[in-house]
Amino acid sequence: MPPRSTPSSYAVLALLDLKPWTGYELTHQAQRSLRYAWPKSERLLYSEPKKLVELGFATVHHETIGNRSRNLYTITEEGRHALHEWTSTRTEPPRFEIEALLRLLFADHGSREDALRVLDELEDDIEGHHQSIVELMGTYLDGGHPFPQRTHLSVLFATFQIEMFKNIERWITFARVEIEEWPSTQDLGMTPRTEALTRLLAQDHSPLNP
Amino acid sequence: MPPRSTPSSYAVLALLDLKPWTGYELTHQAQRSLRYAWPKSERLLYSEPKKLVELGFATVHHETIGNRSRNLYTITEEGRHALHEWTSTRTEPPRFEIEALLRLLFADHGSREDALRVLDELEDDIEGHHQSIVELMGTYLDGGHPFPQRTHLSVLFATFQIEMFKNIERWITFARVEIEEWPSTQDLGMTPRTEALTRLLAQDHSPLNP
DNA sequence: AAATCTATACTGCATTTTGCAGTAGGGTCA
DNA sequence: TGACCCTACTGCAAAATGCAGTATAGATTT
Repeated sequence: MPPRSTPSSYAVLALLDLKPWTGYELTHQAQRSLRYAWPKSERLLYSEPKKLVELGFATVHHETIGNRSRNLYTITEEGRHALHEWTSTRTEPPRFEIEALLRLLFADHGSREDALRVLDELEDDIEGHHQSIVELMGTYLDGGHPFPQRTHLSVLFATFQIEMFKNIERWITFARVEIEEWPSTQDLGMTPRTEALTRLLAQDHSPLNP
Repeated sequence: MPPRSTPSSYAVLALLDLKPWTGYELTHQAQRSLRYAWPKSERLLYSEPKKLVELGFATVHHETIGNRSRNLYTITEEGRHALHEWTSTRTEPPRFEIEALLRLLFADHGSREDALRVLDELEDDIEGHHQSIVELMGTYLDGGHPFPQRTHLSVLFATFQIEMFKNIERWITFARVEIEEWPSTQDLGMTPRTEALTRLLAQDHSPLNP
């Protein structure tokens, strides 16, 4: 029985369509470029091209340079066909895994300082992501895009990331002010401030863009 | 060897701290309230309270009503202690799984219509999430919060979701206009429009909030 | 009164994905 | 020449998902 192709298979296949890569390059390229939309483990990314070969969507060439070996994967015509077919299937809904938010929802088990630390940690993570994308856009202007014919797609993609990160950073600033005004993390309930906030949200107004 | 506790164990444990729940109630409550910050499968959520019992963080009471049985889980003192300890561990970085973005990054394998359909599908998913949170805020004003002393936490949490969903919806509108202006999905490269966009992003300016 | 539908209340099993440790060659720099 | 980092993976246990299956109870429809 051949393996089944998952969205991750198509992610790797789409990279292979750009040029042949070695397994090592694929894992690193996929993590660099897809990290914020399709985060997958190195281990999985090593397995995916093997599955593609089994499916007939890629071929592998075992190279040996001196005493070292590596696997170079190349897309096949069937692989290109599969990529095209992929476009007509239904997209999976997005999934947002944000442990920081989980911790904040249950922040009443810790101190105000614990809650503020969670915000700091989230901020660190987001700022790291944010900076590396802004820098990437800089290199597109200087040295150019590695696949210039695809710049329009990469830039639309990057716009999403930057908007999202900016938005989260603004929420963090807002949340920090809120939490700093709490006398404690517990049993505050419906304060006048929280009620005002709830009214805004129930009318689908943004508390951050008044 | 006892099982290890994961962030999902603490998510369930934190729910148990509010009141005792049956396995069935836990799975549904966790999916309703945590879906957008900590999305977990029903199957896992049935397993977690069993692990908590093994760890000594909860006790289980097998009830039989007529011919039906159910498991009622209650947090222990040790469980409360573990929850408190949890607050001093490092938060995992957020993970955003957005297949729609993956497909858009490789939209050159399909037509412009395929790309627009992906945007429509993402919009449907996000709008569903968005609406249910706005409605939840409405019920907080009308019928009140099920755990009133925690309203300040829930509302801060909901603020994040609503800001995020609004932001994504704005990006979808922006992306739709962009894609509609493309003559094709392929080989556009660095159009004047894309270059202007790249310049904005490289300076960390928002193209959506000019 | 019987049939159907929906909610309650789970469990088992195969598959997918992750995390981590382990193995090993090659290049650089002190 | 020893330390350290980059390349280049593999094996295995554990975590998580998806899906099918089992069964009771109450409400609604025919």
